[in-house]
Amino acid sequence: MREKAVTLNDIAEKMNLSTVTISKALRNHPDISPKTTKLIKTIAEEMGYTPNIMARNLSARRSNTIGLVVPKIAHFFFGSIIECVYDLAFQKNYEIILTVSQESVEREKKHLQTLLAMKVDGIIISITQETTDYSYFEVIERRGVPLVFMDRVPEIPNGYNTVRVDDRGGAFKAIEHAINLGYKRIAHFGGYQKINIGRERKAGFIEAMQKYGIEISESWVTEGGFGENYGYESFMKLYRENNLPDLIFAVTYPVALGVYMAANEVGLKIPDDVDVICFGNAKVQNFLSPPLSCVDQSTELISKHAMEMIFENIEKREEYVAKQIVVDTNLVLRGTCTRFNKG
Amino acid sequence: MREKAVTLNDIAEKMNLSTVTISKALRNHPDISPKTTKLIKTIAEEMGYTPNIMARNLSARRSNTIGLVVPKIAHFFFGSIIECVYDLAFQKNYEIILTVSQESVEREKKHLQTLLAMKVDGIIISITQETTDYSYFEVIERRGVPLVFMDRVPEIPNGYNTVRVDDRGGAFKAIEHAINLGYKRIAHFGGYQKINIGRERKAGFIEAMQKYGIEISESWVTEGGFGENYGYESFMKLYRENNLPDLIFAVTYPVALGVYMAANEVGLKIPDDVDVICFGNAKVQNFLSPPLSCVDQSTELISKHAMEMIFENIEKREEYVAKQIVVDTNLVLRGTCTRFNKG
DNA sequence: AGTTATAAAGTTAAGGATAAAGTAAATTCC
DNA sequence: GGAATTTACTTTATCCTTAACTTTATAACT
Repeated sequence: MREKAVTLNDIAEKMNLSTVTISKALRNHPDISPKTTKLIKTIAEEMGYTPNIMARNLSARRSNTIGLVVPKIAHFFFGSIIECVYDLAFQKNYEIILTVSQESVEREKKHLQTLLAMKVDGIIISITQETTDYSYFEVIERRGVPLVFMDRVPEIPNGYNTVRVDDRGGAFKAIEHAINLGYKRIAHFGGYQKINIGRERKAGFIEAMQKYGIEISESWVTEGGFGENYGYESFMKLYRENNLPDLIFAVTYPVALGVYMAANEVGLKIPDDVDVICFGNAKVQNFLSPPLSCVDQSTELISKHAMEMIFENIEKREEYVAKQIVVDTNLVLRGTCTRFNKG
Repeated sequence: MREKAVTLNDIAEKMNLSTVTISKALRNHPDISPKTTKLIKTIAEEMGYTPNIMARNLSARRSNTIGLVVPKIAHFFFGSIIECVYDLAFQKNYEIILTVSQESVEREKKHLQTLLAMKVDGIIISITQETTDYSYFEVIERRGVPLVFMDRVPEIPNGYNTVRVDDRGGAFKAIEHAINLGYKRIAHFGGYQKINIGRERKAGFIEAMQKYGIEISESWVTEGGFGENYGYESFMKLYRENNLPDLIFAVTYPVALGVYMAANEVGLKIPDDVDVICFGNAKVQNFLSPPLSCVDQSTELISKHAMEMIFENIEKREEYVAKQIVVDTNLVLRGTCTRFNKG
């Protein structure tokens, strides 16, 4: 650094006061008289003082920082979640340390270690599709670092903070709606069953089908990932087998996108030849043709709950008791799954 | 923290060695014998040691951390950029501190201050649409903190690191292509002229039009933001005035999305009634109907250049001389702007 | 044998801030 | 009017690591 950063000590020397006085004044500590405080602030500003956050955190044993671990960034759902979290943190004068696991368990663990090493005040995490070893979360717990699982939550007995979406209920809602329209030949392109959102959405699908006594065809219930490819391939497979359903319930919107692409490629019309609805909302669904209907999960609500939880846990510390919150979903009907067309 | 974190000192006491020996061993310092080093590492692992990054950074006067400032997250371009940056950082064992300005100049400045306070080793920034006061960048420069402007770069004489896209060339390429197809009645829904990408894309548009001697209609060259709304409104205005062009060159893909939406609403067919092409690529463009053609700017390349630059600058320090890199664009033709349909 | 070089540690100080405890002067109280 | 309290600071210790310097023992060399 060419121009050395101004420290509390520099200000103290210049003003013939002790370092601690400066520190206190800048933090509005009542020990220091209003007059002195004001003067100190003026001089500090003048000298271009910026606190050294490393030193502050080390000394104060807290960082005003929350660690966030997500599996993906360039993905509408997580993108919005991240944006909301950043926004809420900004309002509370907290910093966010965002890390991205890229769906890799290894990275995830490494990031968690880093976050602990950075002495974040709390951690919010959306686990990867593959996370099955939960032992590291116990390490975090034992360290007393508040932890919130968001959206993708592990299968842990309980005692952990979780904020998740009512995946089962949302899926049920969508399928029930479809059945009421007259759909019977319904497929589910499902996500990984290792992860709660995959399991729950499938469970909701099955629940609705069973409630109305509709047979579930094995070949129409597939299991794969959450991306476009999977939607595309699944569709193509059924198409080649000449075994297409009337409606496809896609576990995520990228999977639905894959379906759009495949249908387009083979010259089938949505929603007339084959219809689609999916879990998860994204702005672009409005711009597809036809606009894609979906089960909407509010990223604002999810992030808000997660952040409130973590703040409460940070404040109350030992006395805090873990909570489990389930956020409700909304059925958003656009151009698909709004009428029964085979009949 | 219920279970206090293990420190170097704890290990030292247990092993009857000095703290520094432990520190050195864990960093593979040649001072320590291989045998001792190995033993220390085993014990440290056993005791569950995690370094305190705050203390390390404070002591080492470097943080292995790069600050990233972007205007948006839930946006395909920035989402990909961020993902690439995180990936490259991970490979080099660097941490990223991501901050989001939300297109607010105030926030941007606050984030920059925070990053300085966090003693990041370098900063990569994509400025807001509104940033016109560049004085704070001089502060950063004076502090000797490496700085790279990425994509959105300020109008500063030079001497700064910049990585930008050949916006002008890309726009020119698109318009030239359109003209060759036979288009003459071309509009440009342009971005803010305060920011380089807005200006340059417009300049490329004008350049191409002039080269082929095509008249530019004032009413067809608008200036607005970079979002859906702007595209929608601009289209609607021209529609109401019964003054629609044959082709719209949108400054960003969200603007093009707005056009899709408006066209859809008034029952006009793309590309037959009105055609569209835009600057900036996004996966979803493939799923629109018709798929949207665009000028593609490689987020991988941009991020790669930016990261390499910052690493080089961090390494070479004083000897480093600022560079300006311009990344080339690709014309990606899909379902729009591929044939002339009037006449 | 005595000096020099090297290996493998150890000691001290520093990094910049805050918490906790201490002090001197001014104010309050009965 | 003397003890108790408050005000406004200061002093000291601490957070955990690392940089820079010092020490001790051993090997190498003349």
